Amino acid sequence: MKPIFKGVRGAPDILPGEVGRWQRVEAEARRILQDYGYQEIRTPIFERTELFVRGIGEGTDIVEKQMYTFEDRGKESLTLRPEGTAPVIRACLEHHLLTRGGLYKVYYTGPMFRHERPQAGRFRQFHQIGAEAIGVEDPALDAEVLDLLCHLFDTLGVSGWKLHLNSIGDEACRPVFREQFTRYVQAKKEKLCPDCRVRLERNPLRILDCKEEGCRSLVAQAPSPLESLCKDCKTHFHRLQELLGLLKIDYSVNEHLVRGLDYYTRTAFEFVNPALGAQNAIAGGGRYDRLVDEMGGPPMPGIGFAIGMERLLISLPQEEQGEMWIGVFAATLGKEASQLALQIVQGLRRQGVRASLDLEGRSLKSQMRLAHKERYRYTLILGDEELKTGLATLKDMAKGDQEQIPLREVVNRLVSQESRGRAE
RNA sequence: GUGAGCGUAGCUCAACGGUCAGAGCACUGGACUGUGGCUCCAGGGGUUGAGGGUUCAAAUCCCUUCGCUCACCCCA
Repeated sequence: MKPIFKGVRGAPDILPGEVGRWQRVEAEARRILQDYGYQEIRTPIFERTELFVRGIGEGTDIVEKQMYTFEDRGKESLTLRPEGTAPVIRACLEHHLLTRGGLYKVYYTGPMFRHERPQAGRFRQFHQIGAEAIGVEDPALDAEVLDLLCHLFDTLGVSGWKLHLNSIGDEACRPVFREQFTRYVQAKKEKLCPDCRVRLERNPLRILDCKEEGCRSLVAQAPSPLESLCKDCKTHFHRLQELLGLLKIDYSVNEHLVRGLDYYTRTAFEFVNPALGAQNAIAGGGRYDRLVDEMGGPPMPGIGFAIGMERLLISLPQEEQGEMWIGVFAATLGKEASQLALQIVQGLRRQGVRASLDLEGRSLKSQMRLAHKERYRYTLILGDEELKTGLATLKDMAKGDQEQIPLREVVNRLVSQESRGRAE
């Protein structure tokens, strides 16, 4: 027997055995986001293609080669969302959520889609928890956002994470720097690696990030990105660093940190887990002070981040599977007993007790094994003898002892016993 | 998109080109006529990813293809 179908490459199933971890992390993240004043927003997983092209930027890798784009029946070009910020801004503008003009904070969770070659920590469908804080330019907001992420990672027990921080300038100084940098590198382009020669044409600032020795030394002599910032950007960045000191948040400035989405301005950051392999960013984000404006809204600054769920999850300490030992399994012998058990189990479930019984005609031994394997705290044994005497046998699977209890009291006894069992 | 490595039972892995492809775990049953875990015994499970080739003989060597994995790229 071979299955006929396989899942789509890069789009893994999340199986019952791992869903618990997802739920716990999502719950913790939601709690913290709410503590910091964020409300949840849910946007569709697809949008008009144009939203992403305009929002993320035409020349970016995402738009150029990673989008899942298709035509719907009305011949409209739609795209499975590759990121969350553009849809959120779109929704905020469409529903006039920013009209009050003050600070507006929302978060989202869910799947994102990018057509890349899968590898460790990289998928075609992956999941993000993201947040956007719109309407405030003050670096105190940047600090707050970074604090939120530190707090979340520490709470979850991510060990060894590092915060990389940079400022990539704004519409005033970035083009100037880009111009200077490109001119410098252009003059010495024979020292560049082949990849960087391509970058020079397409996206010169990426050269800052190259790992090749030749490129690195060239970059080291080139104009410094941070020193090329305009006065306002410098002030913003310095103030942010002061505030991070105040909040005792560890970070390292990495002036070669470049972001792959065009909308970022000023603050750019990445939370990295060095233990992870090549794809080691567990969260990333930054400021986008022009994006709202560019999307047809009022000029409003903003900052956001996205956490990669899959990468976050593998960064978490192994939690040992806590043995549950909860609930009641009704093991039966014979048809009559089986019917009685069905009623008892129904009653227990209605009282909120985890309860089950055999529906496969298993032997008693096999039912016991099943009860043990599925970690039921009690097994209620019902057979001819119990029906005759009106006393059911109740076995405590954790302790191993058993007692007789009157059939008519079974549900009530188990409900109270079960709540005591849980408390232990 | 480019490169490398790997595909054997549900899972983890064995098998110098040479008997009928094995083991552990898991599963089912028994020892225990109505009692889980521990132990022992037995049993079911495989087109060796697929297709072709070399050979007296292929899980093993070669080619093709698909899949997985890792890396480049890029990012969460």
